[in-house]
Amino acid sequence: MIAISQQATKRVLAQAQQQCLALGSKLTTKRSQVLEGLLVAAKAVSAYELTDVCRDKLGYDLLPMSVYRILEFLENNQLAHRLNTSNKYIACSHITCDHQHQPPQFLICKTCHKVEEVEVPTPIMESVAKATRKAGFTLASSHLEIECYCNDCDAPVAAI
Amino acid sequence: MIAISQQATKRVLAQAQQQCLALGSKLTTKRSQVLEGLLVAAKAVSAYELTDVCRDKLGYDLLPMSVYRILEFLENNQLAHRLNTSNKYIACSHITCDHQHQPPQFLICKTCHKVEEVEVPTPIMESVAKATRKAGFTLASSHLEIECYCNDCDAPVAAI
DNA sequence: ACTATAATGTTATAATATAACATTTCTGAG
DNA sequence: CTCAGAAATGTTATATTATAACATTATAGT
Repeated sequence: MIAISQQATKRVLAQAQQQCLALGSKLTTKRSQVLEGLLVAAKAVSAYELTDVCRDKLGYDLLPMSVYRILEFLENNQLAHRLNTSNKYIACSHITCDHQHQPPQFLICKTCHKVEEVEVPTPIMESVAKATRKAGFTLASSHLEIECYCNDCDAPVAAI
Repeated sequence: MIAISQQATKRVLAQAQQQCLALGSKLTTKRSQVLEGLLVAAKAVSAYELTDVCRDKLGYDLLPMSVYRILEFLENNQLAHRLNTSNKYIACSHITCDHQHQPPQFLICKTCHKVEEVEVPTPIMESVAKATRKAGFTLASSHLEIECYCNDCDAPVAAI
């Protein structure tokens, strides 16, 4: 979730193109614009904030309704994630990787909304899954959102 | 999160009263009504749904604005929890316990919104906290929301 | 070129949440 | 007791997030 160079952006978008094709779908112009907006934002943004970023920073004219639709598409194609905890969206940080990943876990700064996409060690997630089954539930996904403070935003004294 | 008898409700409300006093605040009539609504709902509900429950099942006349305010109060007094994942609220399932609890983890059924408040073993949460620190973040709380399917709502085939 | 499907445009509205200020109720000092 | 300040609640307006429903345009396969 760091600011990204224009060159790097192009590379990610090209890779995203490929990834879509592999999944039998297409990264159209508009979809590419929304993904570019997410990359430029470089943090978790709401659909409406993303609309603003696309307009103000990139000159793309998109309506929120379209942005929502396209975000859903990007999610289905593993190019973006929806953070349920904050009703915001981020670009997947693994678009340019060529290997498969574990379901992501997100460290989300409550203050600045910076997001780090990490992989919690598998054995830990196994334990969580086990505790879940014991309680009579089945994990819907191992996508986990963890509320944090990043090192740039000092944790309030009250925080644990 | 199981339907609760009238008698049990009274007992919980009385205990909540005490708990508030201990924290230097008061469980007023309205606040008690909202908490009773949560207990009667017996699942995660939105503030507006809770307003309906209070009116339709209990005959209490509350405006959504008041419900929001009171939910915030209940949260601060550890009588209710806000589930960020679904923008819904539940009564704390430990009101009648007399011992201190770990920060809660929630198993949330994506289908029926039933919620189980569990305690993930401390060592596991320790590991999560450690992974967090390693990534340069500080856990804001160990309150964790885990999306599941409960045994009554079969998981879709697609789910892991 | 024609048709089915996919994508996008457009308008309206639902659902969730907060701001701002008025009024009422409670509480404690005198 | 009473009245001033604080706490709680009432009230209205509006911000924010999200979806529904249907129209139009673009694309791809025959």
